[in-house]
Amino acid sequence: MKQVEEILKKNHLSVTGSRQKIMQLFLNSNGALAHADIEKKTGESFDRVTVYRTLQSFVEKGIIHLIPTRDNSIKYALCKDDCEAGHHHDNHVHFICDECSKTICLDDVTVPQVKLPKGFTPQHAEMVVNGICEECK
Amino acid sequence: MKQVEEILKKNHLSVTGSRQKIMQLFLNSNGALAHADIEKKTGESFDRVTVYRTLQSFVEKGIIHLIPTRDNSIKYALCKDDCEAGHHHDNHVHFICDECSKTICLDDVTVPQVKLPKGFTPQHAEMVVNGICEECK
DNA sequence: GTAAATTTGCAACAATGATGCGAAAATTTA
DNA sequence: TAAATTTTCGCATCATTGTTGCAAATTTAC
Repeated sequence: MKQVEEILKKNHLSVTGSRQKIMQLFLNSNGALAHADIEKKTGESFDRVTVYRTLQSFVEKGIIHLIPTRDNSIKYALCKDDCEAGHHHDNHVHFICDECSKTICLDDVTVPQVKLPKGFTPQHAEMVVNGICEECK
Repeated sequence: MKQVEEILKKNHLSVTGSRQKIMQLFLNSNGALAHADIEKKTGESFDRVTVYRTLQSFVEKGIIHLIPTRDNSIKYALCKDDCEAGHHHDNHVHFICDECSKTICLDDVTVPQVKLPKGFTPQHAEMVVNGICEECK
């Protein structure tokens, strides 16, 4: 059984063309993908709405996660830890390359704790670092 | 001379109705504002395009700055340090309250440095913390 | 106060995202 | 494996958000 099928079944999602193709895209890409990237790379074989709904279903099942960016674009990424073990992933730092504008999950870099002013209770923290990635250096 | 006028003149912006009103909104609000907030609070006295362009001009002059959020919305905030002294503001942490969903600049909390994997060169880092703010606790 | 420069508002457009619904798939059942 | 059931797909439609060009109005400079 192919890897994509396994992942879908494990997450109780029916195996359809769009889900297979899009999941494969995530497995092949080393960075995060925006909706537009996916539409381009699938060669317009799927309806825009289908892509949205496919991504939604992946997010709901916790297979992919969203990455906040400085500009107003949503990016999705598959976390290595997630798809292999299914366990809750640590809160890791995301890196966006200013050169190739690729978004990369730094799975091994955890978001540091910060001391907040009195009265503020933290629940969750996100950190995004911009700079030059290892490929563009 | 009113405070808003001063700020505008200091930043070489002509003093117009929309700029005055929107600047006043920022001075009054203790949190960050989204475009939609501004449209609501100005009571639709200005065209949508004018609001966009006003915000753009403020960003260009460095009077306000953008805050990234987990959802896909741009928020703008006036930094106390900025508008008083005009000097380049430190990279501070932003806090978003899960209760009142207000976005607050923690001007005194600087974004910590993180150790990146080999090959990655950081240039800029953003940190957004979610949780409960001092007013909602 | 008038000329020059800037800003505004309107119209139009593009991109992104959501929803309802019948048709087409995938899954389950027998 | 074929029928029944459930899920998903694709189309049409709509809402929101943001941009651009241009003429009219406003602001600034002289």
